[in-house]
Amino acid sequence: MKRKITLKQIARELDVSISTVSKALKNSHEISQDTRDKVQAFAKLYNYRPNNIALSLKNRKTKTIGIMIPEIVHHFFSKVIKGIELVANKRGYNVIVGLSNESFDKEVINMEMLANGSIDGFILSISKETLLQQDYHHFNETINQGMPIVMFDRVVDEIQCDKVIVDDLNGAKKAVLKLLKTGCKQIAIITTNDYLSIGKLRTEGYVQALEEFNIKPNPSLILKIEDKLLSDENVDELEKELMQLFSDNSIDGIFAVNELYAVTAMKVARRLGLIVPNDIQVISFSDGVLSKHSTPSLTTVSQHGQEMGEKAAELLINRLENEEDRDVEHYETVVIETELIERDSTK
Amino acid sequence: MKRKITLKQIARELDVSISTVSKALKNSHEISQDTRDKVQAFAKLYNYRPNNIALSLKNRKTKTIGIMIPEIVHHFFSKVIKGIELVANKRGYNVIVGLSNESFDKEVINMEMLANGSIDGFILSISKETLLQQDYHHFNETINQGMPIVMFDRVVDEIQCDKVIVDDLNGAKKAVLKLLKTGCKQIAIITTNDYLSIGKLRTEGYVQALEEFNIKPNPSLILKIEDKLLSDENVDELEKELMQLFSDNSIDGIFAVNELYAVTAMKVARRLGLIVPNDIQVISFSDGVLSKHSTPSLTTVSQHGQEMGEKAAELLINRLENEEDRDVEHYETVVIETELIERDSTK
DNA sequence: TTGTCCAGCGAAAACGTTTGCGTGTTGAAA
DNA sequence: TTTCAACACGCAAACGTTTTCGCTGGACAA
Repeated sequence: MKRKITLKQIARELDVSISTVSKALKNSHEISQDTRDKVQAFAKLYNYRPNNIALSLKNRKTKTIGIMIPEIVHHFFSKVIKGIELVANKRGYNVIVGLSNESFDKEVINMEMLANGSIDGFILSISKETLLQQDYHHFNETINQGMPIVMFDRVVDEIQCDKVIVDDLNGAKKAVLKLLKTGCKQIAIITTNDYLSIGKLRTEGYVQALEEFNIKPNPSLILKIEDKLLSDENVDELEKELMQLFSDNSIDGIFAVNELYAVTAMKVARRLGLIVPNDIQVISFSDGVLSKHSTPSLTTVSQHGQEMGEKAAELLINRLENEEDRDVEHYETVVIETELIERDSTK
Repeated sequence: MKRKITLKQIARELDVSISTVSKALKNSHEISQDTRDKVQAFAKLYNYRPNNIALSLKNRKTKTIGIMIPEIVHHFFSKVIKGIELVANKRGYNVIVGLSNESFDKEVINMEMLANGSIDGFILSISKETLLQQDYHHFNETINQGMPIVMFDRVVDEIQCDKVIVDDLNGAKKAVLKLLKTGCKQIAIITTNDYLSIGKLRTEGYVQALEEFNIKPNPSLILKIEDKLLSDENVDELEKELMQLFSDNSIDGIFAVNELYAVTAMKVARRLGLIVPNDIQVISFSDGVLSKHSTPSLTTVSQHGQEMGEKAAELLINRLENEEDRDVEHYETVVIETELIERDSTK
């Protein structure tokens, strides 16, 4: 087990100075061809590679991006990571991930841990708890220290930084319009609490679509699901609420803000003897594995997670590599368009 | 925008030496209480945090773990990452992820990139291409340089390192036995090519279970799916093969080595008018989202991804923090037991 | 012989830490 | 008054790089 070789060791072996070795490896014309050859041969033999940490210290940049997301076992977030990793890697950056687990404290601690030199910039999506508490000091402090942040999906206006978001409102609107156009009269929305902007915006899109068809939104058709029911363990509870919704109204269309709500709604509908899409049509937000492989397969609003990741990484790296522009405090908000992917749950 | 403050700057401001500041912050008794107070107050005011990179260089350890996996948009792998991150964080480590994308070259390049000082050790699962080529030099080189590796799930015997695997053989056997005990006579297995050990081992478990019931494995019931059909795009092709399988045989049980094969098989069965689980029972390996929310929900063999990640991280960190034991070249292979989760696709 | 020039190389600083050891100042004991 | 701890602090090296600058010696011209 031989440790990695350093410039110093090569220098000692070849009886030259460290600087000579360094220059020789860079093919500097300051060094004679003879010496260059000798050094390069030796370095190759011992498989010399410059130490990244030393380089980071010297250059004051780590070529590493920090990602902070609420959850990784999640189709959307892992797609985003994939996108980030793709362009980061292409541009010579590594990616280090922190999981906030939807907790404010973990978000703060993790960010502090990474902000002390380990990374050059952040790409993050805010945790639910943070959104609830509306305490964003850790973001501002990070930015104030000169570390750029790019937020995606779950963002807040208060923070001055680049953002990549999905057009939740229009995505939802598009979906509900589709339902309306194919004849639905009584469309329910299954959504989340309002403090998540997605819940709010998608509901707004739903309302706008209805209004375009001169339908007054019926509050009893707007089902707001409590947050904890999103976990797989509480599907029973969720089913109960949906059952209630079905029995209180005669619904012929459902717009769900996520896949789980959608497939569960389909399950409940089927139990009630309703055929999808004949008796009732269903559209879901977020295009994931469930949508593709459920029966019937779900028509969804795709939010293009990977594309969001790619864009976020591009924004961040561009900012990192144009330090001179940094004082131009002009931040961009990129909106990724949604796409309606039609499958078998709609006519 | 004020940059992060350093010891040097504090020293200059307070008109003491750098070492005094460093010691004062560590509450060294070498430094007078007065000075300590002064320094600590100043440091707190300016929110001083030691620079991680400098510490890494000095200590020759980064407190960072490198993960290299073939794919991140995958329930199992993201569960593993979650497990790794959990214990890594608890023990003061960060996690940096590299994606091989099932490509040998990317695996090699990424590993080289990370091995040059960026991380203290690796946790990885081997890419398909690497398994196919059977070229493991990059693993051995990394290990030889004194960087420990822990492999999980997709491992090879040739490499001397700690490993965390799932008991594929017995997991499969357990599943098939369950089918046999509930009355299945004609059980098909839908599996992958043999070069993936999972394909091989799970098939072996299938065979062993049959033999326990004195049934001779029928080759026409063993369907090996080509690799590329695993992608979501090629489901049609997959369905065709399954259709063929169904029409050539009268099957009353299916064991699939992954969720996609299982739900697709159910879909095909339903199309042929078969009722799950009455006419045909189905069990899948790998417990993911699809299994829970398909209709009927799938009985699966859970491989406990998060637990695997946790165990892998523990193994690695233990090894990192017991350098003295490092010369004791004794490597551990931890087997995570599978669990049969019974849902509605079996009787 | 002296001076000039340049090729070829090395010394040193810098990035931000930590830490062993040296040193100057105090106060008290002899 | 001298001596000597104890105390409080600073110096310097080290981690592995890169890069600027300066030095040396030899070739060549005058």
